[in-house]
Amino acid sequence: MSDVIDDLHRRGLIAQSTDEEALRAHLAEGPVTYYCGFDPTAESLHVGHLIQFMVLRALQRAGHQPIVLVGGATGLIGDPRPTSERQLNDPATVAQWVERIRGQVAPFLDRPAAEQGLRTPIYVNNLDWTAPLSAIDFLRDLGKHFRVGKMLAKEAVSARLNSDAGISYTEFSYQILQANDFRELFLRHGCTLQSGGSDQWGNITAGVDLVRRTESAGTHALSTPLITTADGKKIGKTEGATVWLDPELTSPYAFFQYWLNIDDVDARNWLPLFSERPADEVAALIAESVERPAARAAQRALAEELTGLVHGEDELRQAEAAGRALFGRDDLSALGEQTLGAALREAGSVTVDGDVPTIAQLMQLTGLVSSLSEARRTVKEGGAYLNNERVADAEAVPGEEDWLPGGWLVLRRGRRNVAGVQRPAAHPA
RNA sequence: GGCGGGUUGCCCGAGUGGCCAAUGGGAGCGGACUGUAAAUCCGUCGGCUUAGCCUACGAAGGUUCGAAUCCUUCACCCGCCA
Repeated sequence: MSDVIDDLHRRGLIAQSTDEEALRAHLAEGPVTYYCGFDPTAESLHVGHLIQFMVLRALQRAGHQPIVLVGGATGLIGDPRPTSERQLNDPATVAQWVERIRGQVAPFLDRPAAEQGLRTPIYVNNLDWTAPLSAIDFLRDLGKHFRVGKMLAKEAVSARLNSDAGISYTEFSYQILQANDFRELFLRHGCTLQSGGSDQWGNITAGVDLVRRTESAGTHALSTPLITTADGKKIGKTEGATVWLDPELTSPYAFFQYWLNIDDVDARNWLPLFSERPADEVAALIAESVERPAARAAQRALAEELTGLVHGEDELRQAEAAGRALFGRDDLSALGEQTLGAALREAGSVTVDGDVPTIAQLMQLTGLVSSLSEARRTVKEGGAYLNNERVADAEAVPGEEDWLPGGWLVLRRGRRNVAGVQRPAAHPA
């Protein structure tokens, strides 16, 4: 069996690690129980979190035992961001997010467990052991093991101390909670390895230190690099819109399109990180991308693999077919009712009954624009299309001849934002 | 605790009584060019029942025909002094 650490290195998934030789030896001895935590800071995880699952999956494939922690407790406190203090979320909201995120996590590790006989993940919530801690317990049993000087030296903390925002005692304490998570999982499940983003490194090593100090046991840690685009932005967290894993927030079609549209440099850089294909296939795809960039082999591979992973094979096929249909030939009516309907439902569509709204209103209804002003502006800029023809008047109402077979209208904003409008089949005049 | 400086649209940052929905840059969006890329150029960039109206310049009041701009109070941030 090839060394999982070598494989992670090859893919560029390791930014930092504790004693790597010791970790290799530990992994070679037999199944290791390892964990990665996710804080519920939003109702869904986004593509930036995928990198953690790549690491979790690689270790699972190598025969180790995954634990996925959802931070029902740490999500209430807030991990210090470099810029500013987080706004505290309502406990009921956080609890709801925990449930939702727990559901999203399933396909990544449960499927390989079921289909390939790999180890079934253990799911935990740190609220279970953090909520019962009293202030006395916290200060006596945990606080004593933390030196303030060391806490202040952590980059997450010092960055904030040096910024205008300062840092609250609440966020300052975060690392103690995360350190305690590692300790709890060590005691409860024999967990000896933690992985996470490099921005978590300080918190992760705080856990390693705590376990060493309180349990006299050596544990290990890995961090993944921060994935950025070639121009330095965070992956999937563009200014405009976050690409979520939840299909309610980002449709499988939009998810597929996101990957298909990333630029060439990013596609080549990211392919090894996100693809679980053999190394030589990945190398071939990158070579292909360099030779014939227009074919977008790397983008396509990413879109296919990740959409399949996150949303399943059925959704992948539909997202793919929808893209082909909508970006294919210009003659929409030639597509046929079935194909067109399926593509538009995938891309996002609304149903209108009764009086037909104006084009501006339809654009707003479908979510192509967020206000009527924006719709009018888009039309003025020449960026609005009805059935692939540029719209001249935002206040116009689609005519009878505009309805395509199946009762569809195809609205488009710009080159690649498409949405469908459908009216009920047997519409009495 | 005292004194001084600050808080402007998604972000940075001009604006010190009417010409301000507010200069400029960035991001975003659209167009051209392309490969549903990148770069570049052009346009656009609060909302609405859009030749007009409404809401906005930390919050609340006030002065004025008229305030982002002046006054008062409050909140927060940054300096200096104690």
